[in-house]
Amino acid sequence: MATLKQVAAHAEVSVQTVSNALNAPHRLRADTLERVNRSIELLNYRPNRNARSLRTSAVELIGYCVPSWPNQTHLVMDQFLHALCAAAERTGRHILLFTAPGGVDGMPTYDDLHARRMVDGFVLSQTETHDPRHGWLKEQGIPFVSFGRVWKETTQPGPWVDVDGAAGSAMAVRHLYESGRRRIAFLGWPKSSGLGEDRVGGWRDACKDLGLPTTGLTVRCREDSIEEGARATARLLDAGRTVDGIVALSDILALGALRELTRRGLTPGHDVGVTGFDDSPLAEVVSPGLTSLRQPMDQIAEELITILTGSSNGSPVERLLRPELVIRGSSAPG
Amino acid sequence: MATLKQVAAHAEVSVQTVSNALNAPHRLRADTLERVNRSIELLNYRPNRNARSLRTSAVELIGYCVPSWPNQTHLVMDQFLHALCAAAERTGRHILLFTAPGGVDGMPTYDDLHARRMVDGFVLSQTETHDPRHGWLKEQGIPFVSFGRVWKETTQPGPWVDVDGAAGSAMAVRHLYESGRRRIAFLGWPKSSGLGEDRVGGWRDACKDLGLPTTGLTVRCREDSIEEGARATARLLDAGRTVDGIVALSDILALGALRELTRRGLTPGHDVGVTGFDDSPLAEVVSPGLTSLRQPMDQIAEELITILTGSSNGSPVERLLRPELVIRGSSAPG
DNA sequence: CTGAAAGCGCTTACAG
DNA sequence: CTGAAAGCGCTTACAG
Repeated sequence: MATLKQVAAHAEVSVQTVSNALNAPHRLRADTLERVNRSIELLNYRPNRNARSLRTSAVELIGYCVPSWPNQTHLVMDQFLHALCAAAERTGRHILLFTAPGGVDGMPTYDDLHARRMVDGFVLSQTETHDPRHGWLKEQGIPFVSFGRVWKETTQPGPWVDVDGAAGSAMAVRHLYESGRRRIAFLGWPKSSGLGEDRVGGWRDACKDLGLPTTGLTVRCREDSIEEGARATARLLDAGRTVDGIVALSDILALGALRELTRRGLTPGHDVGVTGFDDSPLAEVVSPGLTSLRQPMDQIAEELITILTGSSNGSPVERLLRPELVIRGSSAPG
Repeated sequence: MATLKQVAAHAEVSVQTVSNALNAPHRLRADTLERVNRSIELLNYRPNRNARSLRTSAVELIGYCVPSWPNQTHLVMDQFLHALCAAAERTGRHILLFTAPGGVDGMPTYDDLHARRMVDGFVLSQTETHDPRHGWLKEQGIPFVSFGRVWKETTQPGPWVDVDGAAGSAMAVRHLYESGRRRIAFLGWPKSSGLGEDRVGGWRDACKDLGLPTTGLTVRCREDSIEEGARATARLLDAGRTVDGIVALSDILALGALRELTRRGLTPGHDVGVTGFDDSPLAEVVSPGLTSLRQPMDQIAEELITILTGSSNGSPVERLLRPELVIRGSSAPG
């Protein structure tokens, strides 16, 4: 492996001239620059990142804790990671993956990675209600940005990027309304979920705006499974009232709705319009395809990296992005 | 941030005694060690990893290229990443994520990361037929290990860990046989897929061993979707012959089989036993639950890290692991 | 515009 | 068992 010194010797300049050629090329005379660049090329020189990091005390690495998977089926995590990686690379950075216990118990791991200078900062996700990580990191002065707000907190400890779940639900409602649906139900989660309350709120507001009924049209599922989605749908239909639209809080619940409708001889998309959330790989692969709200992953990732690596001059940055409605057969005009 | 020097001053020893306390504690007298450790604790000292890496030229970081997701729905990637991370951490290492173009076009990216000393080596996955990456990395002398063999190659360029797909299919066949099934079909992929041929081979061999028929019982699906799985199942059933068991090459195809069976008024598990592959989150979440072959992720990750970081003394290491049959309702005794 | 010097925070022989 | 010295490969002021 060639070093700066060897390149310098080959180009007959000093080491810092080579360093400047790399980091501040405008400081060199054109002919010197070209000569140095030729030597770099010829010797196939690549700067040693560890030496650089030691000197500058910046590693250009961003820590991300891989969620432990038994917790929750995170069907879009690979999309998120890919987008995050790509966004980081556009700024010359990379993602360092690590595992840590949940909640505040994981904080020593974060602290350690930062103290050893293995990462410059962190991207958080899987934010929970009253998530303690944000406050802790802020207190330690460790740079971070969160994908997801800290729910049920009036002031957010740090910068975040999130997707507007309420706006998403409202988009789904309006879409179903436009295809003629007038009794649109909501399949949700327990009230303890901040994300769940955000999404159900959007559904309720949109229905009221459009003069649609909401009473008796919400079912809260205990867990995020196809089975629960089907059961909830059955409960709705058994209540005797007509339902011609279902906005589900997740693709998984929506899949349950599709199954129950089919089982009863109803045609999803024709008799009842159904929408899901997150546009997971499943949405495309079922039949009829599931209309779903796509999280703008590339934009999310871009914003996260920009905020984390940008000059944090002043107050925390907060970015609420709109999801995109991807229309498929499950909500075809009735 | 405290440095070695400060700890040394505090403990009234030299810096290399502190270094030894950390890296070769047996060299210190017990009382010196304790004194040094107290200072380390007190000053909350954490060694700077970049300084260490510069000196030892080992970064304790393993590169993994995040697959670009439109390619293939990789439903168990988060499980894999979590297991890989955990295994790496058990040896004091971490995973560095990056993106790269597919095939040989991505090789400069690998080379660059290694040349800049940002990673010590790579874990590869998503191996393809005649995958050029293995040969390239080996030629450059860049350490790597592959999750997945290079298909249709007589000699493997480097070390690998893989799951025995043939054995998996055979396990599924025998399981269905034991619950009374006698006409067991296989839903597969095109012949161009090495992984597909591995799995269909295991099905064929097991059927022959058990004296079961195989002719007319294989359907090759063009893509890995629920729709294709359902269509293939329809073709099988329309052929007029009885089918009482279906071994599907993937969970997605198996889901298609379940749907088509249900559509025809057949009860999966009761009338026809169905199995999938990979035990993705879906398997647990559908109803009836899908019997599937779980890849032993923790063991896979452990072996990958051991091979990559171990002394590669001599010939490439090859490890073929058995999947585990997770039995659920879709294959309940008929 | 270019170069001699110092130093980032460690570890590795080696001498005592 | 402990310490003085050298050096890993860069970058950062600073002088010329």
